[in-house]
Amino acid sequence: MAKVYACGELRTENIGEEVTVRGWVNNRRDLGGLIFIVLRDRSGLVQIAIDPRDNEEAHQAASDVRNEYVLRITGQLRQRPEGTRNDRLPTGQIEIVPTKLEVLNPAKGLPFQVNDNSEVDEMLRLRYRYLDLRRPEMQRIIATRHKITKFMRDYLDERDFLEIETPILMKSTPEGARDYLVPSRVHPGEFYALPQSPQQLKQMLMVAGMEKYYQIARCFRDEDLRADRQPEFTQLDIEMSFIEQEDILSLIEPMFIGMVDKLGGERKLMQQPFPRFTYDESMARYGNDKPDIRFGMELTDVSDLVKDSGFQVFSGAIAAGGQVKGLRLPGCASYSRREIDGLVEFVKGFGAKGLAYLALDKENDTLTSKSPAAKFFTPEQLAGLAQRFGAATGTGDLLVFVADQPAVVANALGRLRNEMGKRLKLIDNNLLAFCWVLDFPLVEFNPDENRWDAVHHPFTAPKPEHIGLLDTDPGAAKANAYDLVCNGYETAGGSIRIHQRDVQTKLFGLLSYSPADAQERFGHMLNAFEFGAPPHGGIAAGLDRVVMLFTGEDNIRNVIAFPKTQSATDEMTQAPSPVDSRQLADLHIAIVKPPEKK
RNA sequence: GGAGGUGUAGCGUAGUGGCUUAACGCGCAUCCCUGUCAAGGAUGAGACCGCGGGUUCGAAUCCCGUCACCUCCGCCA
Repeated sequence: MAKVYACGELRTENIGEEVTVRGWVNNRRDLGGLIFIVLRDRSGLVQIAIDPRDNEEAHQAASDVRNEYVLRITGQLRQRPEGTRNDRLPTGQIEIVPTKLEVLNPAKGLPFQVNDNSEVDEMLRLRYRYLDLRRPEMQRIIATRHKITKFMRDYLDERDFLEIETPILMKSTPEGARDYLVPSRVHPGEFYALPQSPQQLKQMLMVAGMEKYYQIARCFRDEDLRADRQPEFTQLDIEMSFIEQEDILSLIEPMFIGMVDKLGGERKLMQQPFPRFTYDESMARYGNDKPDIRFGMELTDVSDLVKDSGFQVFSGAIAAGGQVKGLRLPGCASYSRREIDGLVEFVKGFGAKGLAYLALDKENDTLTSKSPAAKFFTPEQLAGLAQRFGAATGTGDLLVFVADQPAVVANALGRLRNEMGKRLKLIDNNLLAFCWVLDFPLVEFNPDENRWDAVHHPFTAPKPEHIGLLDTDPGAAKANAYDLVCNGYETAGGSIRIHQRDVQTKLFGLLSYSPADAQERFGHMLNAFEFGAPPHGGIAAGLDRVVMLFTGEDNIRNVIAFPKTQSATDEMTQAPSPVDSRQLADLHIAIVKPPEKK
């Protein structure tokens, strides 16, 4: 009886054995007499050599075989003849001489080639995803995804966590993202919602005394898609009782360090322990709360240097309570007027009124007349500005400035920083640069609704020493909330939760829920907190983004087996689709079509 | 809700107002070929240029609309 092997695992040690392999025809080379078939399975490729003088029946069968036929081959494993070995293939020293070649299933002509890496229109790949996933590159990604979740499960299992499933049919609490709704047949006019995250359930599990919970949880949000956002996605969801912020950080950080070590491949950690920034510090230095620290080029505050200058754009903004910050763009003093205009348009797209600039020109070692703003400053002021950026004149760098309210300055320059980091190739793509962002504000004012909104979610605990601020200056209160950031992506986020009913009630009040409203939406939580809720907290890591980071993919669809298109459709199954009227009747649903667009 | 990009044989591309009977590579089909490995050689089939209007003597090419996909803004507690 022949032993069954995976195609890619056969080696010279197996020479002489009678082996069976199963797989897909990667390609076929018919030399007239000899036919070579390269058979592929998940493990790799192996060559089948079919000589009509050895086995006429197998040769006949091999003549009719085409790409992607499914075969089972039994035969003798032998060393390839001298001079015909292929060092580029792990199985290149050996080949199978079949005694039996069975076609388990033929395949018709393919919509695209599976056996090469050429670019194929993505819609076509998604429509025939089962073929796309046969390509080695996709198999590698899906396998890496598995290894990552396996690593997470092992890591948490070793630390005494329980993996607990929470329901997919849940109560709608339309605060954050739009919910996906599921109509109830048994309760006419009522709906379940698919969970945006298992947040409330995992807190209930803490009240239930589970102490250490995790779940590889599917989450659903009915919002528009992006290259890194799908309507359904997966997160590693964790919650622990009797812990403080530091316990979560020191649980998660070693997990990612170990994971990079084991599964990162070419990708290496930039730095460990992970640097920690407060939210305020991150906003000040990087212009956002998810800094890409693979490169420098930090935002630099020059407000003090320019507040009394004759340059009205700067002094006026500061007088109005704003600030002036800048970036030093290395080597960009030579930018043409047109290129600089491009930068101006870029920041205007993010709310800035404009972009002032000073060129640290190379030729004459002075700030050149190419900078219209230069004439408003004394030579001493100009030198002071250059010095603030750590730059001497003559470096060929370009200083760019935005003057506005702090939020606008941060957004415009933060976006420009990321853009220029890419454009100037300041980023090493083999680095994984993790950092923690801590001390988020608890709430922020929503001027449109004239109320305070939770920055994280309404269950996040304020720092104990800031509870008093909830009455006096809510915007100044910091939360025990933390994000893990990697390469500019928010990779994980969590917080210490409120576990006391009076604090939770107070916060709901601050967030403008009436007591009745709070009871209707979150009564189960308020009730639970009255029955001995332990202090607890947790974190959730976006699995899809982690896989993107570990595989170097820049698109979330490539790390999901069956993703949705940008309009949230499934190209393969053509979901969503109409349902028949009987199904609708069962659900007490009537369709009101939107008016015909003219 | 908004902005931009793309759409040409099965696949990837070229062609951007007449030289086009739409070209090239891969794939596919037929034939030749017994050591290939991106096999090679020969022959051949395959496209109303996303769809609908319009401008023009003439449109794959210009204009308008529309659809699909992609990227981004808004949105994503």
